[in-house]
Amino acid sequence: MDDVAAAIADPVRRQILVMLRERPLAAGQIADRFTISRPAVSRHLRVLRESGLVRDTLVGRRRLYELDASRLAGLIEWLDQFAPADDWERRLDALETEVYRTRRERSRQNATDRQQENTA
Amino acid sequence: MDDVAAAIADPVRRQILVMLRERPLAAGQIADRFTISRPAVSRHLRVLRESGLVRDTLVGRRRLYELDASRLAGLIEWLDQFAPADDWERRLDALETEVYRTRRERSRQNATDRQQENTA
DNA sequence: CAAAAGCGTAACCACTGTGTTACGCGTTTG
DNA sequence: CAAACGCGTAACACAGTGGTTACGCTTTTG
Repeated sequence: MDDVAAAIADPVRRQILVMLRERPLAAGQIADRFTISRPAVSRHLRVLRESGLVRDTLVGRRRLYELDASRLAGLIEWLDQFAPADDWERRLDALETEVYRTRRERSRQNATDRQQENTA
Repeated sequence: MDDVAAAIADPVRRQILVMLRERPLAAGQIADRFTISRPAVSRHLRVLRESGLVRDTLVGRRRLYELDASRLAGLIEWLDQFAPADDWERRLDALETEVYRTRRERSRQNATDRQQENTA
């Protein structure tokens, strides 16, 4: 998880991750979107690769990079221990509302079902 | 948010944040829990202070540090854009279970309340 | 098959970060 | 009020990071 945290610390690398969120990109395509040199981007890609945040595949003479966001799980889990209680409760409340909404819909659906049974 | 990400990147600083999760600590108390020198810890504390993750208060000749986890919000929000859908659903399921558990407890409590009403 | 494309790596340089020891300043204490 | 405490800062050494240009390897292309 240490590698992931260090990788995230750099703004260029964070930007690359955002770019790859859409779809895989070749190294050159990524480099074109930055003002820094292509080798500099290449080294950022290496850091991301070694942290596991990114997987690369050789396609002809190009190298495609794709996101592997699963490696962020550890960091997210670590951060969760700092989520304040009332934030947690806020989430819980929001989800509780969601659950009730779902239950209301289920009830309405059941009522409809019963009416249809009567009609049948 | 860049400051926060950089602050999080160091394992010593992450450990300090975990320590402060319990309660505020004086600089010396924090330093005692590390093998590195006290000035080294002091500088880590400065990084945390300047990133806003930590607030300090002078108390006599000691300096108490307390956590301010609210500054993590931006980073958490940024990370959320990479949370896969089924991870969100996993959280929802877990919280849904929590909601039902709470409701069961409330029902049991209500039942007890009614029994006590009968006794009264 | 020679030339161009696409990328990574090497070598180098400047800057930053992290550790150390020495020191200074304000606060408590005997 | 002098000594001890608590803590930050300064000065320094050194490793790591991030940028650059030059180069080389593999794959496509005309």
